[in-house]
Amino acid sequence: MRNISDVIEQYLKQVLKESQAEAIEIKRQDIAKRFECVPSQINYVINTRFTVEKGYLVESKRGGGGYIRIRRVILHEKQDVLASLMDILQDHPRLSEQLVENILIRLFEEGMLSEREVRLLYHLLSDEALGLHADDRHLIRRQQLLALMKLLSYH
Amino acid sequence: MRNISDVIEQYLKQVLKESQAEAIEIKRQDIAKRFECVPSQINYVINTRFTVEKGYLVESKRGGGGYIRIRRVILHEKQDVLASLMDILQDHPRLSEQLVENILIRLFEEGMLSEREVRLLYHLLSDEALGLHADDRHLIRRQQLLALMKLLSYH
DNA sequence: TAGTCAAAAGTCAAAGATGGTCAGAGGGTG
DNA sequence: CACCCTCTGACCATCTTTGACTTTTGACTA
Repeated sequence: MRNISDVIEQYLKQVLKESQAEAIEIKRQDIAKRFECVPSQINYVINTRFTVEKGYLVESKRGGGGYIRIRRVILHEKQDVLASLMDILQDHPRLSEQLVENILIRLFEEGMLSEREVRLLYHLLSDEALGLHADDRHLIRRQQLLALMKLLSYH
Repeated sequence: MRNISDVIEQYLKQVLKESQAEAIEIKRQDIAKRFECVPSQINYVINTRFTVEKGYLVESKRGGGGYIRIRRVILHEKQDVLASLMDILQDHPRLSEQLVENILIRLFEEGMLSEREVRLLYHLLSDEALGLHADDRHLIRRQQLLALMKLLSYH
C-alpha cells in the first residue's frame, strides 16, 4: 500500500468487519505503536476516512482508560439515510468534490444508487464539469444533491 | 524514435500490455527519472497520448502516496450518436429544459441511458434544481451534458 | 473534598511528498 | 518562413506526516 494512512484505514476496517459487533474500541497509542507512527496520525486517519457522511460515528475518551470507539452506522430506513445526509449538507457551507463523492458512495452502500449512477452523478458534479464557477460550484452542488435526494425519497 | 514523448508513450503502453490488468499505476517522478526528463513531460505525454478518445482513462492522486493510474477502456460503439448530440449542444446557445429532455430521451432510445437515469438526470438539470441562476443555467447544463457524454463514450 | 499528577486523546500548523498547470522557448517539417 | 509539436521550469494544489502544545479524565493524596 502506498501510504501509512491507507494501511491503517484498511486495518481498522478489517477489525471492524471481523468483530461482529457494530463498534470497535481502540487505544490510539497502541495503533500508533503497531504501525510505527505518531499518535496524531491516527486522528488524521479517523478524520479523513471515518467521517459521518461515510457512515461512521466516532466517540472517544481521554485520560486513564481512554479509548477511541468507531461505530459503523447502518440506517435501515431510506428516510433516515436521506435525512442524515441532508443534515450533512447543512453542516458544510462548501461542498468539495471529496464530500460529494463520499455522499454518493454512501447512497450506493445504502442501496439507493447503482454503481453506474454514482459514477454518472459524480462526473456531473465534478469540478471539471461545473467549470470555473468556483464560487457557485458549492451552491449548485447543494441544490442538485437536494434535488437528487428529494427524488430518491419518493419510492 | 524521434522524441522522448514517443518513447515514454511506447513504454507506458508496453507496461500496460504486459501487466494483464486493465490498469497500471505509476509514479510521475519515477518515470521522469527513468527517462531523464522533467516531471511535467509525463503530463504532456498523458494529455496528448492517453485521452478518452484514444481509449484511455487517467486518474491521479497528489500528496504522499500519490500516483497516476492509466486505464484502458473500450469505446462505446455509438460515437456517432454522441457526436451528433454534441453538435446540437454547440448549435444552441440556450439549453432549455425541453432541449435537455429531448437529448436525454434520445440517449435512452439509443440504449445509452436507462429510464431511471433519464429521470434522475432530468431532475438534476431542471430549472428548479439549478435554481435562480437563470444566466448560468444554460452554461452549466451544457457543461454537465458534455461531461455526461464524455462518460458515456466508453464502457 | 479539593488539589495534584500522570495518562490518555485532541488540535493545529509546518514540513514533506506528490501530481497539475501554463506560458514560453525550442525544433522539426511542409 | 510558418506552424505545430515538444520540452522546460516556475508556480500551484492537494494529501500526508510530524511534533509541539492543549485538554480531559481518573486516581491518588493532603
